[in-house]
Amino acid sequence: MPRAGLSAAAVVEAAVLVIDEQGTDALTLAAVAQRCGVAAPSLYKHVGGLAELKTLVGVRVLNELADRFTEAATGRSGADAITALMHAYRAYATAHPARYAAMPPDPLHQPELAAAGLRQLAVIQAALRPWQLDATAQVHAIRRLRVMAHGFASLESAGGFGLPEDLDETYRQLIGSFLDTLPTP
Amino acid sequence: MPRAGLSAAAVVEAAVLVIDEQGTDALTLAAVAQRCGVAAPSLYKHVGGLAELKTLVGVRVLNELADRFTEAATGRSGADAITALMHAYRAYATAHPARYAAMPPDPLHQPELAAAGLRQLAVIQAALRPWQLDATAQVHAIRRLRVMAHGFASLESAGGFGLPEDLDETYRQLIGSFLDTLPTP
DNA sequence: CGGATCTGGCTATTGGCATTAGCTTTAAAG
DNA sequence: CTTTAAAGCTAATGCCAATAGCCAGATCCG
Repeated sequence: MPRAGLSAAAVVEAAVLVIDEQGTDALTLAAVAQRCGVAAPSLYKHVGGLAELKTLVGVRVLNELADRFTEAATGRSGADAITALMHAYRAYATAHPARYAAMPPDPLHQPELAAAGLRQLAVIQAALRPWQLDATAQVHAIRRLRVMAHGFASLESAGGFGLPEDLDETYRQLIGSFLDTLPTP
Repeated sequence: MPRAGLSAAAVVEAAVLVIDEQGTDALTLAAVAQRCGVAAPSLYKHVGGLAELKTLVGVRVLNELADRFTEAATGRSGADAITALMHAYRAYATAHPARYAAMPPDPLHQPELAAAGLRQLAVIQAALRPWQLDATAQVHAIRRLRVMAHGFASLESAGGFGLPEDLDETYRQLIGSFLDTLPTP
């Protein structure tokens, strides 16, 4: 019986691949174990259980998106930066629809997810800085961005847009309607 | 062994109650059967299985929202009607968060759900009529409304908004940013 | 080098679930 | 009053998560 040489990170990696290939609902310890070449109970040596594995996947996904955010925002500012962030969000969701669906909607409420959530938040706050919004206005602005990005991405990745009209154009209009409400910086 | 006098509609009703009380993930044939006072296999006499039950719940929820829509839109027109529709959407999602989560995101793609989806669509199209948008512009406008309503409602009902700032104000801003992009009718 | 110990695997088991098969009784239809 | 279709039941199968307890590989310390 040779050792498989697993680790928590390796289990999470396998879980992400299972999600990518078979959808969020197919994330099962049995499927992950099979992919790792191991019996299902062995996973408990690295991961607390299915619930914990799901949170770890959530952390992983949140961090991946935060990475895309920082990459998109570097070297840009103002409306340019906001637009790039919105496109990075959509691009991630379309590139990995199932992974996107596994992203926890309320990261700041769970301690394990908060750090990853705050990484995203920091990038957005930096992009909004040129407008010098007061605290309240900033909260509303970030919420509106989040609503538009999440609403569009979740509908698109769930196949919710049926008609052939150009989706890029719809997204452009959404971003434009947001930027139009900001005072000229 | 007295008869329980079930029917497909009664089973769906029980399923909706289970969802309301214990969340979407708790929708299980065992739970529904218990609430109906019946053994689990008996449900198959009324419903094809768990998958079909979920579709039926989807139809039910789509129709409930369509009812709210028509009620909200009657007697209103223009920006007033749009605002009322958006508030009806949000009100339904906050009143029944779990039920909202059970609403299929792509009703027009599945024949069983299409009729209910089209009911909603018709109300929105009627509300947009005063602006006399051409076909393409109307598609983009409806998509944007849907994105904002669904994005906001899904985040709110999932507890995704952490801060104490007024959510009504955020929603107002979203609706306003939409209306501002329409030509004055 | 050699034993003690820890760690990462395993098998076996339990309990919950969906689903199918086949039986029985109720209730309606003739 | 008989016949029959529908609505319930129990029993059984198979998949899954989770726990318990065993065993071997790796590591650590003398």
